[in-house]
Amino acid sequence: MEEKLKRVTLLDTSNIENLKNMLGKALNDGRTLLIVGACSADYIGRARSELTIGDRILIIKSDRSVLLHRPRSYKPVNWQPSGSIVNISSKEGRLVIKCIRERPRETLIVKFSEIYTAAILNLEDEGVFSLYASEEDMRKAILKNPDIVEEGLKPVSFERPVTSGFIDIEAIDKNGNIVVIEIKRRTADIDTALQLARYVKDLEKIKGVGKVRGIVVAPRATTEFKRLARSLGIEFKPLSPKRCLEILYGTEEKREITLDEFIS
Amino acid sequence: MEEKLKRVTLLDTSNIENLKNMLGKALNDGRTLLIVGACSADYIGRARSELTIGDRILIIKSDRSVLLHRPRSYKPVNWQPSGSIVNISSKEGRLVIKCIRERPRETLIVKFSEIYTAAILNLEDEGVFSLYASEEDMRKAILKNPDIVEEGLKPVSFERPVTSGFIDIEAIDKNGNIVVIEIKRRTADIDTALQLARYVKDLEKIKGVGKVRGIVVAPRATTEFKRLARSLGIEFKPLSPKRCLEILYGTEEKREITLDEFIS
DNA sequence: GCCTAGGTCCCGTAA
DNA sequence: TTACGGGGCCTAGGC
Repeated sequence: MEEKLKRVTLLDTSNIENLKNMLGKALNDGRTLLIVGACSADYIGRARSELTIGDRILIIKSDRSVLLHRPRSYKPVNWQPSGSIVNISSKEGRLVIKCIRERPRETLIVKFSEIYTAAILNLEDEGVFSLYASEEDMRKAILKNPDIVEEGLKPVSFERPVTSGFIDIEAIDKNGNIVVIEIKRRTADIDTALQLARYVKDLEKIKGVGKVRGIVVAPRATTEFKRLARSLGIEFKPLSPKRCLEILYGTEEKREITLDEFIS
Repeated sequence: MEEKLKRVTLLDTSNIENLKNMLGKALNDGRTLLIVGACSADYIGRARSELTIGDRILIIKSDRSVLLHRPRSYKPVNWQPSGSIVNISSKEGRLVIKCIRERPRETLIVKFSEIYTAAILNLEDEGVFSLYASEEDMRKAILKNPDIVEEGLKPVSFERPVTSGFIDIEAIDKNGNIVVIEIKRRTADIDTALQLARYVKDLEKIKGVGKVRGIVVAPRATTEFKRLARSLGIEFKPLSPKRCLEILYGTEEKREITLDEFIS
């Protein structure tokens, strides 16, 4: 009977040459690497950065995304998105990791002066990730039940491309006016108003109609939005992502109780 | 002589109760936690997400930022920014980590069904991080040498607040016209043009002047930007962040050679 | 390849 | 606190 591959293999960090070889081979085998140690880092590409020595966590994932994490803050201090070329070498007894990205050409070099822990991770993750209450969910909810925006509204199209972008939803109101709906899952701000104003203008040009209505649908709006919207003749309809979920999947009562129990 | 604290302490993962206590104590002591194992995760807050079981890396930093990483992709699949409340408990022999954030109220719960490795990290990172070629660097370079934008330009102010935001640089051209400069370190797009148009309008209102010039300074611009800029009467001046660095810190030749050697 | 737009964006800063 | 804009933003999707 075949033994299950070890999920975590801790490496001997005393021999850098050996370590380098082990890490390089593991990377080629599609493993994820984890190194904790003291390092410095230099990045050059769209910008340039320098990071002097300190203790950090380096993760090199199986898709060649690279993350260098300090002990604080959500964001990695240096990184490379997936698909970069990773080269692991040693220089003067120190582990050097070079991560190169093409288009845009960017290079990240991490030099370890000391390694506390190095591990090869053989992670199996076929888990399903589901995200609800995105802008797309809001769009679906409005298409399913347009009355939540305005009574008598009839959607005509969605994601319609116009000169300056994409119209979330195009509709006809009960009086026969053309309506452009812009959806935001977060607070509507100045940019939202300007974006919608563009679409309205584009559609007026295409349709050759005097007036196209513009409605922003969002949970809330900033004061500046409201001011600008008024001067641009844009309307605002408050609608929360949560409410949209209820419309899409029915009342959320049952699920919430379950989650409350789960949390408690 | 006092012995140096261990940087990495690997924990016994066989006893969940004990593990829970160790991790909780370490977190209170300002340590960073690292857990590799099979888990599921549920998030509820601005949106909602579910993640079914799989192997992942969980990092809880000393500032209480939380990162759950799958073996692929740059971004964590679930997370919590710094300052969240972290609670480590056990339920039915499984490690459960609950991360709550106030404002906005958000909850992330990670349940481990198996733990491959758990470690307490005592990381010391006083390293200095320097980032060059930001938009701010471009502004400094233009203020230092306005001729790179246009010969004879005289800056008057920077980050001047107007109704709809902040003007990067306000200047007077050689013919006495007022000029508003909007700087982008990346490709100028439609939003850039609209943003500058707003500032130009604001300043025209404030000054009571017929015409204020608007110039976008960026490494490049999209086709749509150019079209829109033309119709809005906005000008474009190509300027790269790299060139700005040269102006600020002298020619970069020496540094580049050094870096090339460093890379090779 | 370019370009637009979303994101649980995060984060800093100023009113 | 709210609001605005930057970011090495990253990433997906259309053309």
